[in-house]
Amino acid sequence: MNDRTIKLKDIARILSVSESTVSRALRDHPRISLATRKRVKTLAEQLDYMPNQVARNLQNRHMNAIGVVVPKLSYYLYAQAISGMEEVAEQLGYNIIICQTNESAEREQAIVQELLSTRIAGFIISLSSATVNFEHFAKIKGRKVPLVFFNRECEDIHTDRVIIDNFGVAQKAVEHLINSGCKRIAYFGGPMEVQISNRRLEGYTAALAAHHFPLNSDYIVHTEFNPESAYQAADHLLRLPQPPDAILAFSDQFAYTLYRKARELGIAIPSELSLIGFNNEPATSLLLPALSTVDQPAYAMGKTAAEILFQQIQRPKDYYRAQTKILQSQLVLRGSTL
Amino acid sequence: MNDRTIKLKDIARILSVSESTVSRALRDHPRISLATRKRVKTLAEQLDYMPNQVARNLQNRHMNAIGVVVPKLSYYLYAQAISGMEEVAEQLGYNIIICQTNESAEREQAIVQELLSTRIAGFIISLSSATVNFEHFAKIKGRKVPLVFFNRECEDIHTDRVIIDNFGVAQKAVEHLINSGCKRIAYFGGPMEVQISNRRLEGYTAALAAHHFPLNSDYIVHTEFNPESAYQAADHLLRLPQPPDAILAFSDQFAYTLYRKARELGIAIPSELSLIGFNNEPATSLLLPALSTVDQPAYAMGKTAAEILFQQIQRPKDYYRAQTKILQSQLVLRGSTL
DNA sequence: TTGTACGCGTTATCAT
DNA sequence: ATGATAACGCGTACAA
Repeated sequence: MNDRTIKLKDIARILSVSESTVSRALRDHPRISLATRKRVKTLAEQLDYMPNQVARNLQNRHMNAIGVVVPKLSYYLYAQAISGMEEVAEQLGYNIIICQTNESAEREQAIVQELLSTRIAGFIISLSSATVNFEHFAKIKGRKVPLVFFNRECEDIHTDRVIIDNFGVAQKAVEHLINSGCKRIAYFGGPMEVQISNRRLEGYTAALAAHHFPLNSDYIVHTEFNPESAYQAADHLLRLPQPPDAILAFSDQFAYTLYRKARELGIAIPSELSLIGFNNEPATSLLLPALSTVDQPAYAMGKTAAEILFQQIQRPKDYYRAQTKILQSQLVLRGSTL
Repeated sequence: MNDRTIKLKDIARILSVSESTVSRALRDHPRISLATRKRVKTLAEQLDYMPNQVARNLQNRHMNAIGVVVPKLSYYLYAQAISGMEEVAEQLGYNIIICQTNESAEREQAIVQELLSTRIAGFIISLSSATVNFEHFAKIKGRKVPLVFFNRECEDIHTDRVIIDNFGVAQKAVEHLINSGCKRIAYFGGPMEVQISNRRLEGYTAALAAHHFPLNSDYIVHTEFNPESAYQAADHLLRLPQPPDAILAFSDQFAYTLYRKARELGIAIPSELSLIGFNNEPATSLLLPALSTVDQPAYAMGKTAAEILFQQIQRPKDYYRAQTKILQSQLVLRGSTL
C-alpha cells in the first residue's frame, strides 16, 4: 500500500472539520448538514478517497468477505455454483475468498483454520471426499461463525444446507433404465465416504427393489475422483463375465471414462450399454451418442446457499433454526439411453 | 464474530505478562526467553487462540490476500490457472479473492475499485473481452499496488505479464493444416478487442503469407464469447459458397460449436473439414473424431503469475523492471485433422 | 529479557 | 449539526 493514500484525516484537515464529521458525511448520516455532506463528498471524489476496508472490518469484528471451500474449481458444478454466490455477495458488498481442498481432508482443516483467523463473515462449504472427521466444522459453529453446506454436506453438524434431491433423481434415472428394458443395471459411484454418492446409491437400490430386481454387489462400484482409479474400475466392471447393460454414473466425468472403456472393448452405446451421467456438462451433448445426464441447478444452489448464509450473518446470532433446502434436478435423456 | 474470542490481552492477563511479550512469544521473537515462549504458546494452544488477521493487516497496511480477476471461472483455463496461483499463495499464507467479470468492462472496473478499497496486497488480472478503457489499471499502478496480467493482457500498462506464445503456436497450427493439404483455411476468433485472439490471427496470417496463400476476409471470423453468437457465426462461415476446408478456432468451445454445425450440414470431419481448437479441455479427446487442439500451460501460467506478483509484493517498491514471461504451448494432433 | 506507549484508519459514544 | 475521545486487536520503537 502506498504511503500517500488519502485518509479521513486528510479530508478533515483540508476542510477544517473533524474526522467523525467526514466519516459520517461520507456515509450519509442524516444529522450532518446537506451542505457539509456535499463539501466532503466533493473533495473525497476529487482526491479519489477510498475507505480502508481493513480498518472498517476491524471495527465490525469481521471481514466483508465470505469463505467458500470447495473440492475443486475445475468441477463444472462448483464453478457454476460460485457464480450464483457472487451474484448475491456482490450486491451486499462482500468479497468471496475461494479455497480448493483438492479432495484432501487435511487441506480442508487447514483452510478452515486459516479463514477463521482471517475473520471472514461466514463459510459456504462443500466437503472434500476424504473428510471423515468434523471437528473443524464444530469449531466454526463453536465460534458462532455462520456456516452453510452445499452439495456435499455433513449430517453431524447442525447448520443450514442446500442440496439436491440425489435420492429421488437417481431413482428416477434407474427407473427409466428399467422401463427401457435394461436388465443388469450398475451404479458407478464415488468414494464410500461421499454422502451424495451414497444417496444416489440408495435411490438406485430403491428403484431396483421397487421393480423386484436383485441387488448384485458386482454392479455397485466405488472409486476415487481421479481418472486413473475410474479407468481401472471401469475396466473391471465392463469385463465382468456378465457385464452390465446399463450404468448410472456418479458424474459426467465418470461417464466419459465409461465411454472410453466401452469403445476400447467394442461395446456399443446404447444398444449394448445404456449410460446416464450427472451434471450436464457442456460437452455431454456433443458426444456420439450424446450423453443422457442429470442437470443440476448448480447456479441456483450457489445463489441459495449465499442467500441463506447472509440471513445468518445479518440475523441476531442467538436464535435460529437450521434449515435444509432441497433443490430439484432434472433428468435429461439423450442418445446414450434407449 | 463471537465476543468471547480469545485475544492477546486475555493471554497476557492470565500469565501476568504484557501483551507485547505474548505477541512476540507467539511469533518466536528471539529476545523472549524460551521459558516464557513455551508458557505463552502452551496457553495459546489450550485456549485455541487465533491471531486476528484483520488487526494484523491494519498494521501491515495491506491484507494478506491477493485479488484475482478473471472473465469466467467456468472457462477451463482459468480454473486451472487459479490452482497454480493457490499453490504459491498458500505457502506464503495468503488468501485469494477471486472475482469474475463475466466479460463486462463495467464489472471489471467496479471489481478493481472494490479490491483497492479492500487493500489487497496485489492483483492478478486477465482482461474481460469488453475492456477498452484502461484507467482502472492505471489507478492500480498509480497507487503502487502490485499488478500482474496473465493470458489476456493490456499492452498500454507498464507491468509484469505472463502469457503464452499465441502467435507462434497459431502459426504452427496453420502450417500443419497447410502441410496436410488444406487449401481454404479459416480463423474463427473472439471479439476484435481481445489481444490474444488477434495475436493468434497474426500467427494465422503469417503462416498463410509464408506459404503464399491469399488472405480471404470471408475466412476471418470475429464473434462474441457466447454460444449463440458463435453458432450464428459458424452457420455463416460453413454456408459460404466456398466453405473453408480447415478452421483454426480460438477455443475448444468454439470448436464444439463448429462440430455441431458441421454435423447439421453433413460436413465430414476431417475429410471435408479439418478443425483445431485451443485449450485441450478434458472432453476434447472423447469427441468423434477427437479434437486436435492446443494444450496451454494454464497451471504453470497461474503459478508463474503468482510468483512474479509476490516478487513485486516483497520487493522494495521503488525499483523494478516489468518483465514479460512467455510460456510455450503445445499443438496436440488428433482425429479432427488430417 | 520484558514492559510502555503509540500507531494503523475507521466508527461509535458521549458531549456540546 | 459537529467535535473529542475511546475502542477495534495487534505490532513495534523506545525504555527499562
